[in-house]
Amino acid sequence: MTMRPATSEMKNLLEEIYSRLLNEFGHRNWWPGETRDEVIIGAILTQNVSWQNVEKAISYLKRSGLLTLEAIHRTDTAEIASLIKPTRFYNMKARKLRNFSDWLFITYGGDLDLMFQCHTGKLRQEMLAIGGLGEETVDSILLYAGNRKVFVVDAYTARIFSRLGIAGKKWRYADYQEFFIKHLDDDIALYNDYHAQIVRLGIQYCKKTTPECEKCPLNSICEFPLVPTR
DNA sequence: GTCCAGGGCCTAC
DNA sequence: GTAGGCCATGGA
Repeated sequence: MTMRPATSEMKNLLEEIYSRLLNEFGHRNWWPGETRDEVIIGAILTQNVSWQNVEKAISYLKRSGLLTLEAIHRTDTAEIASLIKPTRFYNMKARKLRNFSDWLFITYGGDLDLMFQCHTGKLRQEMLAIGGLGEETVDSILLYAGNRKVFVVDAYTARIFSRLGIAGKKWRYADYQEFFIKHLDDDIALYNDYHAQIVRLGIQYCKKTTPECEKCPLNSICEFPLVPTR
């Protein structure tokens, strides 16, 4: 069993990683979206699909005047589904969008300000209970629409930090989250941009089966090129 | 044609 | 508890 670095060393390593990503990509200014409604809708639509496809669906919703949770709340799922086809699983996602908006109107009268007045932990549990929204989606909504200090974990996070040799093989969502909370500065802006940088790196350099390690800004501190696990 | 993308849920073992 | 199937488009 390999020993992971002590806490202070790990903090330095996470700082080094962030520094390299920031230098490579610049501030990401996340989440892409002009309104909180759009951020929430995008968070649901991006489940297991590239953002490129989501942008297309968002533009269709906007063109039809359905890029608000209020509009989605009063629109038939079949009509929503027809507009979000590029995001795959469109029938499921249309139901998820309605689930969320219906819950918002029933519970908070459709008022996001009122909803975001809730305690973060309570709100997280409530959203997880809606159905169709898992931890990543809920945490994305909390961080990027609600400005809550919640670290978002996704497939890229797991892949990149496994390949770096930092994450344990059996780490689950909560393990990753705990790790970042423990080792990152207590700063919402950092939580915001760190996750965004991870996604940016993943898209370009850390693909599932065809990573491009040679040009990756983390190559010199990554175990993966030396010990491929494929 | 093949691969896979910023998940989540359900079922079977 | 966990692997595997389902959902079912579009770009490289």
